[in-house]
Amino acid sequence: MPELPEVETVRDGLARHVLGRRVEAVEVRRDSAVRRQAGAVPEFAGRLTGRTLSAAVRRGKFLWLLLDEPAVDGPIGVPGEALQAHLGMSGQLLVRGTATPPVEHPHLRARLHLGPTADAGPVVLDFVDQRTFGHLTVVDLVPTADGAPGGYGSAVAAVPEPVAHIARDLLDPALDRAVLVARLRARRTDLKRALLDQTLVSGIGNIYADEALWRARLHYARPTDSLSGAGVGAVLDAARDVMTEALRAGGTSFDALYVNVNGSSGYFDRSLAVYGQEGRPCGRCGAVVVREPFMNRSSFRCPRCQRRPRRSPERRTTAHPATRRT
DNA sequence: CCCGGATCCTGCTGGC
DNA sequence: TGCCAGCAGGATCCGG
Repeated sequence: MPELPEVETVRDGLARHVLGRRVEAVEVRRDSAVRRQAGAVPEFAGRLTGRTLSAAVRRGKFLWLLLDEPAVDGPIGVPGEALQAHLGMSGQLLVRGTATPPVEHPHLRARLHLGPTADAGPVVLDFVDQRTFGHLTVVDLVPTADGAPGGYGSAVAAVPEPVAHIARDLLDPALDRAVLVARLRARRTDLKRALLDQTLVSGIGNIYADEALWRARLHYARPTDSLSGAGVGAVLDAARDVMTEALRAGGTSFDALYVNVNGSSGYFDRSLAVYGQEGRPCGRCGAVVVREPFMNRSSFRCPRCQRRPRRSPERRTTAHPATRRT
């Protein structure tokens, strides 16, 4: 499942293979692939055709390609537009030269025909997505609230409008760690739920959440407001470290659903400590890793290293109307 | 505003 | 051998 390291691997591949290319033609093979697009397929293709891809940018699991040469008579003062992609659970972006006939993948959802660069011939960029949770959209950019670059891969201080509410990720130099720690501790919820909340900190999915919790020796149901600042810092460091290591290894791959932009799978999954390791010994203490349902998903943990907290988060009672501010 | 559960979707797997 | 329930889990929507 693509999380931050996998999406970054894709972003890097796109940066090396599609920038400076003009979109010559757009094929949408399945309309729902652009379901987030106002104006549906015609607007998607219309806003994309003829544009040049100028940067590949990522924030958390969101990915976008900046579009040069804005549409004629576009609104003044708008920072620009982007082709935004989210890979969902199973999305892939595959780049292929045109020397050989394009592969008609059964889960091909959209195909962009991209023109040549000074150095290389035209290519085809395929969006393939078996489980169809991913999508593509052409969107307007909005300025970042803090004036810092919108994400990794470009100095432009703007993000796609649908990404504006997504928090910065743990590898973002502009992330305000102190604010993040304070916000996380102010939550009244389970720690893993907070780690998965993309509006709090982005890029972490089910796999790296479990790995980070194991490294920090914390239980997924640990109440966020029972953690010290140091404890929160430790689990955030663990998440940052495990994602950095996965990135170095080329991203995690499961069941061949994820491959990088050139079609080669990552191999970091061999290094996972707990995720998918039910019944196998904890690499630290030897206790048998367990799988438990949590948030309608699976959570994997070591029952000895990651003890269940004594109390669950106290349920927040509805605020009294008299104390509620508008 | 904050929280948490339901929902979307497809294909594979395992039990009977 | 065939059928079907269960499972995988991103983001978003909506009720409380």
